[in-house]
Amino acid sequence: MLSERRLEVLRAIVQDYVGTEEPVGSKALTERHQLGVSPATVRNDMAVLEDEGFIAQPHTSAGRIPTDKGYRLFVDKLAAVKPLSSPERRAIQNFLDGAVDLDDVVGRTVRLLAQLTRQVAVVQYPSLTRSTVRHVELLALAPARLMLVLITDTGRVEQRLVDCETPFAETSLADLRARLNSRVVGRKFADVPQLVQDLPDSFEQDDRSTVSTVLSVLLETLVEETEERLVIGGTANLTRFGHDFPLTIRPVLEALEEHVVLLKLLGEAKDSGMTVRIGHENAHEGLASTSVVAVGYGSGDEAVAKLGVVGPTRMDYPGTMGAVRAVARYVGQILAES
Amino acid sequence: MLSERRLEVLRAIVQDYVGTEEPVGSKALTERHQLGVSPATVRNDMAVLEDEGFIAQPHTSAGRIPTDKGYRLFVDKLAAVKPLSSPERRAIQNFLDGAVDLDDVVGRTVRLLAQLTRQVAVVQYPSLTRSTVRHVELLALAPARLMLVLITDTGRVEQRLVDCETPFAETSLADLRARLNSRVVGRKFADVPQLVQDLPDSFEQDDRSTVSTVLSVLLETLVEETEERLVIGGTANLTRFGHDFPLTIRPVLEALEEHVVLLKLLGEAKDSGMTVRIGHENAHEGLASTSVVAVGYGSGDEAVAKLGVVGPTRMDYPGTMGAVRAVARYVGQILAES
DNA sequence: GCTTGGCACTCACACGGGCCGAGTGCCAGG
DNA sequence: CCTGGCACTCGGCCCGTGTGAGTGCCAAGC
Repeated sequence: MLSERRLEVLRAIVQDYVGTEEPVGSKALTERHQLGVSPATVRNDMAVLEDEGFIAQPHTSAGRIPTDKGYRLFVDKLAAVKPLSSPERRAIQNFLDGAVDLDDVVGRTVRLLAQLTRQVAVVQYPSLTRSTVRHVELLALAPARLMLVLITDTGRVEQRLVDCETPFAETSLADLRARLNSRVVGRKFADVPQLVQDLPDSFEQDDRSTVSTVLSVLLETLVEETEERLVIGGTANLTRFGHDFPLTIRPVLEALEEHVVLLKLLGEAKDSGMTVRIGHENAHEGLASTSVVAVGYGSGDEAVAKLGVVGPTRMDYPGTMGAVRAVARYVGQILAES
Repeated sequence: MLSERRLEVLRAIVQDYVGTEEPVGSKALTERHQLGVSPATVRNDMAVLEDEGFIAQPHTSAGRIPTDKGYRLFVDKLAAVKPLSSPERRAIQNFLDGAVDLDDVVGRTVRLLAQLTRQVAVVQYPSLTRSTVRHVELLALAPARLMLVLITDTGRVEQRLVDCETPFAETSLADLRARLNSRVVGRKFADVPQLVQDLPDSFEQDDRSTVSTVLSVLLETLVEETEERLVIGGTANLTRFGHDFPLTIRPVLEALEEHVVLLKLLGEAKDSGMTVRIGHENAHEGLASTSVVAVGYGSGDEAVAKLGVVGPTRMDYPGTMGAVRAVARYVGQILAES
């Protein structure tokens, strides 16, 4: 176990390195922090911290930088989430109010988060399966062609074309619409398959095949949409990373383009509370030099989706975590109101 | 006016420079192209081309690189749009088929375009105002709260909440829905304001205020949505630019994040035919070292939106233009079918 | 008058040596 | 266990040199 002072030294190293982006030496540390000991002592502590794998030297006779393990310890034990200042809070609220629809909310959120953290922001659309059905609509576009529209309580709207083999009378359509809605409105989308299972049986023989077609499209949509959508912003902030970055930035941009990867990453985050993945803790190797701070958000207690930021492992964790958490809360409020 | 051979020299310079990314000298030119003259002659031609501003030297005793003006001449006079190979065509078709809805079409298109051109792809959603109304739906979510859903012939769906002051009977709602649709279905969204102008007058006094509310939300949506949505992909390709790019890539990423700027850029492109904007021809200064190749696409003859790519001025214009045109055509087909 | 080979000139860039200084590890004394 | 002192290491910077691609110009040739 590391002594109190050694932890203090680690904290100081992390803070300085995050601030200056340069390896930090023993002398500079004692000058900028009241550790109460001499550089020589700090050197000894550093040697121990290096043995334990919390810090490393880029090369001999350079200062130390934290390792992933060092950041991990910092985040777990040494850092408190930094609450936002009240002007910041007001700014968030002002920025998010005035969104006209879900796309707008998500778009504003991603820009806000990118601006606040000065990093890359990632916002997932509210998950269909975790949302509640507000309404299901069926529209006849042509005699044998319907449009199925799903509306969630978070304001998300999904639509699909349904091509039927046979035309469908308007009265039957109204009937189906009514019965469908009475079964599913107010329920979770996840429960819908079960709720509509026996629906075709209650229809006349003639309509049964069409009803089945509609339902199969409905179920397909739910399955497909487990591959959720997400929006990314603030990629220009990547250029603020080290100066070495042709090699650094490329794999990150590539990883960000693969939404599947990102969704998996967000999916691994805990539903409640904040999840921080540091460097190599991220499965994807393009993100080995980045950290991901993610948190769930939702209109009520349950999370309907995740949002977060991707930044260099050398980031201001307390500040970033504070911003992410605050934004998630406000977005939840906005969704609950709409 | 430049002689035939000098144009040929310019073409050779552009081609070589695009290929090698390095300033091209007189000797290398004669070796790689059958110009039928000696390096000395080419040098003289180059001196003329430089006087006229078509090429420039990065520094004394280096080869020449084309200027924006040089690329402009190349694109206008010297380059033929390169048609895609048939495997490429098939790949496009395979990739775009199987899209389930408009979001999916747009998403696939942007990825396809980025992959094909190895540059940054930009795809605008079909414009509301330029599309045709397929259906307008009104749903009662709560006694005094409606949802307005607009569906275009391109498959785009927009929805808005409408909060009314007074509850609205289901029969009146059905009535409004029917009258609204009978007026606007099959018409351009741009004409909708005019078409519904006198609609409130034909309703009972009690319902008039609600009808007005609904219509005002409808009109607002049309106005707001002239700020169209767009999707960007392939930003990782930016890293393939020169090796100097911390400074190059940053402003480009920033410009790309400002959708308003991009929309303006696309808006300046001609509706039909292809538009190529080279380097400083782009109003935005962050894009001064990039070229934009854009083209309109649509389900019929008229363009409903634009798509294109953003890349370094040093790009393969014939190939890029070919890819952009081909993709636009296929997307048009897909939209027409859905 | 255009084209060509020859020639001197110009730089960007790569290479290598030397200096500097931040930072370390170790050690002996408090 | 802390501290000051000391020798050592090594990356980064400056600078002089050499090299080669490429140019501009000129005089001769077709």
